[in-house]
Amino acid sequence: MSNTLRTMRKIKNDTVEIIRKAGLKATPARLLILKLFIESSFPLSAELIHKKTSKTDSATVYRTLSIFLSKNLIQKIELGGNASVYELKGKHHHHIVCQKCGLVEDFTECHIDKLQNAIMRSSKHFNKIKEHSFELFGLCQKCEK
Amino acid sequence: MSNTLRTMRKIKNDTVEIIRKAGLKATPARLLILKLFIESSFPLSAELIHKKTSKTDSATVYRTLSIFLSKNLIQKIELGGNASVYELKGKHHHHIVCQKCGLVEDFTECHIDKLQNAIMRSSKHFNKIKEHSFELFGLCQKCEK
DNA sequence: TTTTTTGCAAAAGGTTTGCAACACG
DNA sequence: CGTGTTGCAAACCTTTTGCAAAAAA
Repeated sequence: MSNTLRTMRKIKNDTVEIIRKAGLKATPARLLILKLFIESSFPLSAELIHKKTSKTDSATVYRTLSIFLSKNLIQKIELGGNASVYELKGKHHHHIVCQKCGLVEDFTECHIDKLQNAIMRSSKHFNKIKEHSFELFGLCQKCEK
Repeated sequence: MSNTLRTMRKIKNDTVEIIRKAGLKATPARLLILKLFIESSFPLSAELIHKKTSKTDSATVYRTLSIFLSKNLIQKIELGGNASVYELKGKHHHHIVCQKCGLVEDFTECHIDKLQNAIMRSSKHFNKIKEHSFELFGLCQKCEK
């Protein structure tokens, strides 16, 4: 058995298990969308997912994203354009986005713990924070030239 | 002359001057919208601005926001909902948003300079960043109870 | 008067929803 | 087989655009 084939089977099994564990039925659309997330190195828009799963209606794409979101399988990111993007919920990280070509790079440093203490100390209305968004924007080396 | 009246005249004069300085004609709609921003303690949505300026068409609201944006008078913030919000461009700051009631509080600490160095050092594709977004979310003291 | 700006109406883009048919377990 | 899921079509919400009328300088 080739390694590629073995990997494909593994992802298939994994996605079925992940989706069942979330209390959902393992339908082809959901398996495919989850697989896209697992195999992607960058956040995906609803539109891109719809294109890559052409048999799947876009309403189903949105419904699936909404369900995955509520089951905490993925997270939504607002990168400033019109449409939102989504990615697997994994280790905590943020993004640097190229303002010209859209290239997305991850980074992990955000020192939120230290910051949080300082900010909470001077806050009038808040005692603790539950989430944060932190995105950087610039030009990548290619687009900078 | 009452202080209130004096303040009103001052804001009027200021807005006219600010808008003219930006190379724009000082129309009633623009003066009013700029005044709303100056007097507001929180970021405003296009919808709210439209409500507060009922005589002004909402297309004009959007066009005005777009022009103010391009003249660097205001900035756009994506707080995660469907619609964007806007605020005067002033000293650098960020927001803590209550996930229940929408209360917005400002804060200034973000230590972006230190962070930027560390992040750029480990970045594959970027040499410097031009902008960043940083928003915190939680429950305010009232909604926490 | 000349150039901008506005209102109106329509369209565009992204996302949500109702409902009947379908398919997973 | 029963309930959860899908496709389809329509609606929705925010934002954008074309155009002729109105207003600023």
